[in-house]
Amino acid sequence: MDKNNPSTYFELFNEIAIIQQLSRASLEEKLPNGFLQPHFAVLNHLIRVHDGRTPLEISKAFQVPKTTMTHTLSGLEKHGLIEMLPNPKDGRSKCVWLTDKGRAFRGESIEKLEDYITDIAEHFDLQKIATTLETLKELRIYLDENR
Amino acid sequence: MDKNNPSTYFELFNEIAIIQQLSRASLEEKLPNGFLQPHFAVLNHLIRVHDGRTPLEISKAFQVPKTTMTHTLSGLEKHGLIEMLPNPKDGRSKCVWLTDKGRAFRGESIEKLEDYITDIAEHFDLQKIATTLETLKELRIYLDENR
DNA sequence: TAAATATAGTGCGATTTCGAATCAATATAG
DNA sequence: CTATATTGATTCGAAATCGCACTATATTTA
Repeated sequence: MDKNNPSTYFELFNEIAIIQQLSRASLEEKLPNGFLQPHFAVLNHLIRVHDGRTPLEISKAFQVPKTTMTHTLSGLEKHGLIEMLPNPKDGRSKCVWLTDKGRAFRGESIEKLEDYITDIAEHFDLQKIATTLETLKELRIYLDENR
Repeated sequence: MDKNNPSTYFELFNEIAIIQQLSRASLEEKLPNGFLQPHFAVLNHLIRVHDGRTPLEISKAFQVPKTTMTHTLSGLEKHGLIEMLPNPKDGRSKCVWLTDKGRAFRGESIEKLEDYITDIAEHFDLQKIATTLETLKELRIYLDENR
């Protein structure tokens, strides 16, 4: 295979776009009406990396424009799943905190997804998926740094 | 690692969503104003799998709702990059054909992307990317069939 | 072959996404 | 210290996305 043939990368990005469509749709049909993948992803992120993050930090983590994140966060706040408090270290900024309701919502969502995920897990070698994940992480980091 | 721990899959879908954001943004900043990743992807698809496809076939290939594809195709048609003719085999349907202008546009877009892609290619082992692509293809097929 | 059901595509309306402009607060420079 | 530039967040408007309902054609069934 030609090292300089870019078609493998076009294909890769194409597959990624399709899987994103599929996984997003599957997730959203399991969430209550009015909740979208970005809502779930943000709650999840706040658990994984700890809450108290600023909107800008979160938007960078997902590589979405900050104005998009404003919209997503306001949806979460309207439903009482997060609280946005002033950032004590920077008067321009805010910190995003999970509420009990937000933690509960995230937990319930994960439960609803568990069957879906274990079903997939039964059909794939975990090591293979883990290796793929590692490669994608490296790629994501490179794309981010060389944007 | 626990075979039934779903966190690897959550992480995987998360990385996929981020890479999709990054690659889409990088692509779109290289396209002329008013053209988006879906436009490019459809033109590319029509070259790869041959044109004359129906809108429904194309929407399934990308796993987007058909109403979304209607919108994308009408954009391409308005710019004269595709033609939509009646499907001789089905009066309800249409066939999508590339115009010369569409082929040229796709070629120029690929040229503009080549530096971006070869830059990435220089930093990753092609075999590793190819393996990742294979796994993602399998995953996409599984997700599609078990939707 | 008529009636019932399913399928391909589109129009419409609600929501999401996101770039540009704006505002307030902070950091930097002179 | 003041003036200037930068940064975090929001508002606003335009466009994309997509579910629902609808039309026209095809397919199935009785």
